[in-house]
Amino acid sequence: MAYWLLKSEPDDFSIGDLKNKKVEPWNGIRNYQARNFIRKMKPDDKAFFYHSSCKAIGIVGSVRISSDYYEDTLALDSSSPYYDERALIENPWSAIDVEFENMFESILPLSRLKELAVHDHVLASLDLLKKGNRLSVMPITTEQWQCIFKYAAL
DNA sequence: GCCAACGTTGGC
DNA sequence: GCCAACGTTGGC
Repeated sequence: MAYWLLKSEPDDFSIGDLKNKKVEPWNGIRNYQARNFIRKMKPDDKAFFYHSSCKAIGIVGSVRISSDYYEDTLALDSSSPYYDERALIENPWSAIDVEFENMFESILPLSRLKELAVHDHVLASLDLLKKGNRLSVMPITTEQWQCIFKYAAL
């Protein structure tokens, strides 16, 4: 089983939205590196849910990967903001389903993670904290997964 | 709104 | 294949 971190802008899709819906497609990824991580995901993998580009930035809960990856058909829908006219011929994008697992009692803020990382070498190794890392899908090691859960108030 | 950092595009 | 210009991400 592998672990991941998924970023979402909560104005578009939040952990609360997923809690209500139970299972939702994770689609609209238009970055090759992120897509390739999606393609490595397997059912029962786990992922942290991260809120980005908002007031309260940080990790807010976790989800379970609940499908194999499949083609992101939003790329083929000309009315979708995620439409990509090249996807039909040369550029298939991928999506996956995620199932709500849990919401932290309070957000684990990015600022807090940075503070903790000063004295925690496991957190310090997080890709999320590396300068300039903008990937919306990234792998998390087992060690990092457990470490973050330790700091998250459930 | 600003801007650093990275990704993508396209001319050469 | 290089690289400048442009677009996007995302924290602040």
